[in-house]
Amino acid sequence: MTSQPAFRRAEPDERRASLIEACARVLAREGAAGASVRAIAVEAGVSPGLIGHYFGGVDALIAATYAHVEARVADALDQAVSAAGDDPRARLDAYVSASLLPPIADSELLSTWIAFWSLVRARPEIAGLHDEQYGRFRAGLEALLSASGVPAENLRRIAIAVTALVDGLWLELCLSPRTFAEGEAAAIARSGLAALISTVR
Amino acid sequence: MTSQPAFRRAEPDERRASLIEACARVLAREGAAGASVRAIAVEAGVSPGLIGHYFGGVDALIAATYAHVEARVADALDQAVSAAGDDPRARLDAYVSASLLPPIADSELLSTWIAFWSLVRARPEIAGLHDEQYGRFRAGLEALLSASGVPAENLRRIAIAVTALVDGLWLELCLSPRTFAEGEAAAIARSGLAALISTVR
DNA sequence: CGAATTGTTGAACGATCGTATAACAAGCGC
DNA sequence: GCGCTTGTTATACGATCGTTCAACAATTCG
Repeated sequence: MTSQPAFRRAEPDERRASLIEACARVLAREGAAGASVRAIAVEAGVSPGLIGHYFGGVDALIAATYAHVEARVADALDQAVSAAGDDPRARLDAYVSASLLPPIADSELLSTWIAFWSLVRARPEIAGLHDEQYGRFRAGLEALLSASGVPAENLRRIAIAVTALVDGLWLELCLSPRTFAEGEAAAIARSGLAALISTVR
Repeated sequence: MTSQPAFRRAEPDERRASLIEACARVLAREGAAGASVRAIAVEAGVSPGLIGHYFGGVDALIAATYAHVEARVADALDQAVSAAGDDPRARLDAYVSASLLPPIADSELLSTWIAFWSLVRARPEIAGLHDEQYGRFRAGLEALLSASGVPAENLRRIAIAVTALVDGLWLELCLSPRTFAEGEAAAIARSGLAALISTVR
């Protein structure tokens, strides 16, 4: 009977990634209050001490998890836009629709965001992270709007409005999915987008 | 030397109200993570046991605090609408603008909402509370929209869109106030509202 | 003024939190 | 195969969490 290894040594990056994914799962399942060092360690199948070893503290792990999830969302949106072809207006619609359909409109994703928002209010250095990510999202949207013929002087205003419309719908959709019929939120967002754009074209 | 009373007995309703207000202050100052039984009790100047006595648990107190703060917000909006006079369109603008100006656009208010959203995800009976309050807000907005000439068949769609626009702007404004110039969010909301309405009039 | 009422206290409980650290062992180079 | 490096474990620590409850005292009522 050969004794198998009690644990496996992993590459730092690989281990970091597995901790981030475990953290995301715990956040989704139990919410911000349940995302303790121990719960995350159990989910990742490692010892609690490893989180301190790799991230220095839970807050840093949650921030890293947010950055990771946010990157996945950005990827999914990019993919949806690419799949829409070359017509600028169709790409814009695809961006808005994808934001309000699975897998992005996922009530479990909201837990990650809520946990991060809590940190934004409590820790100034994390507020900077949020500003960066929000700015990146808006810049992407401004590019799509510009390609659709929105003049430069209205770009900021329209982009902020469309972002707010989508975010507000996304939030409510995640908080109480039963309020909306299948695809209703995405449809409302598309017609809202059309209305917001029509004023400057 | 007459010894003064060590504490004052209060009417149940009065004490409940003071605990709710203390909870709101703690939420605003320290966020959801800092709203512990002890911190709230210190803020209210009472013993920790009183919270259990009146509310049964911290979660119930936070839910009551949310209901209270939400009622104050609803009052402030009603007042803004009334002050706008009789013109339906002006009332609508007042509603939207007030949502995005002090004291409603207050980054400390966001802490209360975040704490409550965390509970919505974790506790089903609180999710029902949220649905009620969201429905109440939207019903009020539908009345304003209807008075402004939005036809009944578009009421739900437009109300949801306007609510989302305002909520999304409110959220971002609270999360990073420095992103917006003074009054910019309110101005964007007003022009967005005009665009959303113009499609059905 | 004395007794009943009950709002309030404050300590104690067990659980769980985040972090630090000494001991251990997996994997690599020699 | 052996020793070195270092990723990993497991435990311990002090702090803080939510809740409970017997004792206390402010107030009311007879």
